[in-house]
Amino acid sequence: MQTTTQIPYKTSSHLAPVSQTQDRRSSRLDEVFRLQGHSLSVPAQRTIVSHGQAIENRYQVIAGFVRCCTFTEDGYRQIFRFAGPGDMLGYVDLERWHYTAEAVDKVALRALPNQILEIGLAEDAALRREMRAICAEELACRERQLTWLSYLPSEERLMAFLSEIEGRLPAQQGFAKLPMSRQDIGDHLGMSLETVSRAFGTLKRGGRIAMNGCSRFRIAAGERAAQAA
Amino acid sequence: MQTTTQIPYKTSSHLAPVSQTQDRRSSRLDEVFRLQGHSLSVPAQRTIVSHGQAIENRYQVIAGFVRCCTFTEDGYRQIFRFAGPGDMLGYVDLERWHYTAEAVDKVALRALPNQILEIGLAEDAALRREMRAICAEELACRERQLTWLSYLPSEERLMAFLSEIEGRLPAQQGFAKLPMSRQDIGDHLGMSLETVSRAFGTLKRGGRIAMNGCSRFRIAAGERAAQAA
DNA sequence: CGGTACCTTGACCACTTTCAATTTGCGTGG
DNA sequence: CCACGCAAATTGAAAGTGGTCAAGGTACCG
Repeated sequence: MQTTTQIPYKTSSHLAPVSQTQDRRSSRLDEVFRLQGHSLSVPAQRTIVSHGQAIENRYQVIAGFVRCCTFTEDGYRQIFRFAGPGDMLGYVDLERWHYTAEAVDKVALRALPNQILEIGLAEDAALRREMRAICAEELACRERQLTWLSYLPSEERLMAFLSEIEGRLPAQQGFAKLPMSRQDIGDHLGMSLETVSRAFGTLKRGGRIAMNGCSRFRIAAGERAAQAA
Repeated sequence: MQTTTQIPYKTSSHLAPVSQTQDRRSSRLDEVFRLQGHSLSVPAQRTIVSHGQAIENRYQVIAGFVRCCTFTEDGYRQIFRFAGPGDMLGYVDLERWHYTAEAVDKVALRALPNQILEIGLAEDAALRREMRAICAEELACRERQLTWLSYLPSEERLMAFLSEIEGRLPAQQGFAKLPMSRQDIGDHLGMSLETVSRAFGTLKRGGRIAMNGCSRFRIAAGERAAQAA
């Protein structure tokens, strides 16, 4: 490892998922959801499914963000992932939810009954392949997060997170709007809410991000190049 | 969160994988490997497959341990998992290895050509189900590690790791033998090799583990109960 | 326009890292 | 079989980073 100030942290090339995801525009799974799923809406902060529950439906997020997390016995919460529009919930699990899913803001979902998915999987090889790609991406997502937690200092961790999520957030006048709190971000990145707040401050003062209020941000042009490198 | 000294960390109940793994004794996948796989041996420290390579064979570990890891551009290594006897390598990936696999000690493997697996998956629903269970377990393994990194202090992290791996290590006179170095453990748990060493010392002095040389250990009886709680 | 929840900032403290110096353990060759 | 040498592990001291607790400040919603 080198000195913090000298060499920018790069997490991309080896951590970026080796391209094995399907073209989402022509997704069979999307099609199944559109044709056989039913829509529902969940208010902010409401629990969608709880860890350990039997899986009755698989979900696709249409709008809003969902936090996928677990709770330890001593009350600590670990957020694995923020699922946004287009993301699937419950695809890797077989019979029971292995995490709790909660709405961060107002969320629109499509639900697909279990049996329908299973019938589709039994019949359709393309659907099976797509399913495997989703598992691979889910795993890659955890591994990226794992690597952030292992060796990035707080500001770089936040920067990595913002870079990853920016393109998926609703944007106004070039600013992306974060729906989640500092506490949520902290529970995702393994740091306290105070440290998250300080990291925002440092990035802002360093000109690496611009902010508009505490939930709208934009990544500086030079910075975007550095992260993508 | 509470004070470190007061309440023992408990990572289990919510983090333990919700049982969706198959009975390994009657595994179809094992059968396929036995009938159609071929054996090979890899010396210690040798690379088995590299990140990004096209997948030609899937592997099953027969003996020894394999570290599954990636390297960042600034030379940092993140070990995701130590795969031991019975574990599968390359099951979640579709076309390319998303990690590098290296032999920790002398490793015996069985290799199964890609096409044979794909034919089996197309024909056999039980095999497909088993495959999904392996993906789910792989994901659960990353999530456990993620939670350790997020909030456990160094000694508890090491303790969690030792508890998880103890049963899978070769044992002599009640002592399990670790094949990997302090550096390897550190790269898995996100801590420096010195901190790993100090954590061993503290656990030993606290009577939570017993040691015989620097690579043989045994978890104290009381401690095992605490972890399993 | 006020209240409340969230965010920011400061001060202090604990833990981990880093760098460096020993010490230990183990395989090899004398 | 013992001694040597090297790699790995341990230990120490100093410095940095993030956590905790506590006190403001800000933004948003009714």
